[in-house]
Amino acid sequence: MNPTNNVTRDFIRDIIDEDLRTNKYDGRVHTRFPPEPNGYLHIGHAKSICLNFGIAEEYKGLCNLRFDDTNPTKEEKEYTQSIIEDVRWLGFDWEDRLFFASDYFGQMYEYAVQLVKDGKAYVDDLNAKEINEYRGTLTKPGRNSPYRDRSVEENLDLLERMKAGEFADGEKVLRAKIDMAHPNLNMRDPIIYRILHASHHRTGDKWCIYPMYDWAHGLEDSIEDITHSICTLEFENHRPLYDWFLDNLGVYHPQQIEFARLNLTYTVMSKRMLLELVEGGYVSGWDDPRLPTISGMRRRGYSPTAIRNFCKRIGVAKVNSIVDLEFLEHCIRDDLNKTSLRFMGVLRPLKIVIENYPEDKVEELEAINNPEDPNAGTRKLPFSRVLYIEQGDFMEDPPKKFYRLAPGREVRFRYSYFITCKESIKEGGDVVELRCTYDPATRGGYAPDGRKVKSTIHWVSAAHAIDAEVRLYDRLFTLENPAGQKDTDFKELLNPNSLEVLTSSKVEPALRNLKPFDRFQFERQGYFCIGPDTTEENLVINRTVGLRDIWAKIQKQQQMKK
RNA sequence: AGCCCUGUGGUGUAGUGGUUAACAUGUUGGCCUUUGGAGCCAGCGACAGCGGUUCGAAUCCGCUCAGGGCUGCCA
Repeated sequence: MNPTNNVTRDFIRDIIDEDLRTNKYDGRVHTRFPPEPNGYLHIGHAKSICLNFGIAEEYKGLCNLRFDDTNPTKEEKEYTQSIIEDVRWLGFDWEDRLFFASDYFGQMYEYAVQLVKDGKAYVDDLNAKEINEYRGTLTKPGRNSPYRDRSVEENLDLLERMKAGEFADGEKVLRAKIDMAHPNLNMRDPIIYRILHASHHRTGDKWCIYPMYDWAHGLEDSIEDITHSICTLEFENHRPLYDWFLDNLGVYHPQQIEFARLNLTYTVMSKRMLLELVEGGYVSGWDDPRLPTISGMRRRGYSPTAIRNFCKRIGVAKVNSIVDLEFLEHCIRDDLNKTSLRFMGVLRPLKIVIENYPEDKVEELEAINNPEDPNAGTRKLPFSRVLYIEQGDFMEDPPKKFYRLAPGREVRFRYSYFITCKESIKEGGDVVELRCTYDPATRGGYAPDGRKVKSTIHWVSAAHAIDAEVRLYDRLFTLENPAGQKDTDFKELLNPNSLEVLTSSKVEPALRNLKPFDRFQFERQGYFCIGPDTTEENLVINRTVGLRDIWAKIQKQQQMKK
C-alpha cells in the first residue's frame, strides 16, 4: 500500500502513511478537489489537482470533483464547464463522483437547526457594520452581540423565517456561539448563514439563505466521507473552526491539511488579477496563451504530461515560494523533446538562390521525423533552386562565434547540401536576397572528402512552402513578482512585447496535415502547435517555448560588452 | 500589537540525532553532435542568527531575527 519507490515524498503523504499505519480511517484514502466555479483553472489549481487525484491514485483511494458553489453572486455555469474540461484534459477521472455543494443545502440547513437546538448557534440582528465593530481587532477582544442570548425557540423561529424569505438581505444572520474573545478571529461567533435573495445557477430561487464557506466546507467533506481535506495555507486559521463545527455536530470528521499554493515568476496567479486582465482586454480571453490558465496553456501547446510532471517535481511544502518560470519551461521541453515530430519552418524568411542548381529541378530529400524516437520514421522534403532561410542565420559581417552563413562561408543545409554564400543583394540597406552555390557531392549533408562545416541551418523550398502566421509568446510581465509590488499596479508591469505576430513565415508543406492543437518542433527554433483559430486561408501557429539557445546567450553577452 | 504558520545552494525540494548535507533546475567549463537542440562528464553554490541539551544537532529545546496568513454577511 505504501508507495515507496520512485514516488514523491512530502509531509502530506507522511501524514497519510501514519494514518494508514494507525488505521485512522479504516485504511481509506479519499480526497477531493473543490473549486469554486467563479473563474478558470490555472497552473496553481493544477498543483492541487495533481496532489489530490495523484494521492488517490497512489494509495488506490478515491478523489471527488466537487464544486463549492455556496455564493450565487459570483458563480457561473460557464466556469463549471471549463473546470470539468480542464481537469479531464489533465487526465484525471472522478468517475461518478461529481458533486456540488449546492446539492447539500438541505442537509446543511438541518445541521444548522441541530446546532440551534443545542444552543450553539443564534440569529443575530446586528448589521454588517455592527458585527464588524463587535468583532474587536487583532489585538482587542470582541463583545457579545445583544442578540446572543435569544432562546432556542426564538432562534428556531427566526431561522425558519430567514429561510422562508421574510427578511431582506443583511437583516439577519445565523452565527455560531463560540467565543467573542478568542485570539483567532475566525472563532469569534462566525457567521453560518447569510441572507441573499439571489438566484443560484443550480438551485434557482429555492434558497434565499446561503451557507458560508466555513460552515459548508467541513460538512461537504464529512458528507462525502473525505479522509484528507487538502487546502491552501490561508485556511490554516480556519482549521479550528472546521474542527469545532464537526465536533459540535458530532458527525464524521475528516482532517484538514494545508500546503503552500504555487507561485510562478513573471506571471500572476490570483483570480482577481486574472479576471482584471481578461475583463480589461489586456489579454484575448481566459485562454490567452500568455496566461497561466490551463486553457491558455493548452492553447499555447503545453501537454498534460508536462504539466503533471511539473506539479510532481516542484513538490509540496508549507513555505511560501515562487517557482522559476524556467523550470516550467524545462518540463515542457523535456516532454516535447521526446514526443514531438520535427519540421522545418522559417519564421523570418530570407530568399536565397542556388545559382548552380537547375531552374526546374526538384529533389525529394529524406528527413528524420524525431531523432528521439526511431519509430516516428522519416519524410520527404522538397529541395529546389530558390529557398528561404532564417534572416538570423545570415550576417554580412559576422562577429566571433557566429558559425552560420556569411559571405564566402559554407554551411550545411539540413538534410540537403553544403552551400556557400557568394553574394548578398541589398535594398535600402537591408539584405533581401542571397546568391549561393551548392556542392552536388554533398547530397544528404555529408562531404565525401570529409571536410567539416561549422553549422547546419534549416530552410524551406520557396515553391513548396506554405505561408503561416506564427505567434511568438513571451513572459506576460517584466518583473519576477508583479503581484508583490506595493506601489505599482500590476498592470503597469505587463510586458509590451509578450506577443509578437509574424505574418509571412514559410513552413514545410507537411504541416498541412496537422490539426488544431497538434504539437511539433520547428528544428532549431522551438516547440509549436497549430492554433485553434487556424482557417482554410490562414495557418496559425503558436510558439509554446523556444529551444535552449546558446547563440542568443552569446549574442547577449557580446552586446553587454559593447 | 494578539494568534497561527514557515526559514536548507540563485530557484524548487529531500534529509525525522552520526551522511563527503542529496536531487532537480539554473549557472560555469568540457565532450559529443547533420537541430548552437538532445545527451554525457566535471565545477560552483545552502542548513537565518545566538545560546542550550547531547559523545555527536540541519534535525530536539529556548531566545532573536526574517517572511507569510488572519479584523468579508468571499472562498
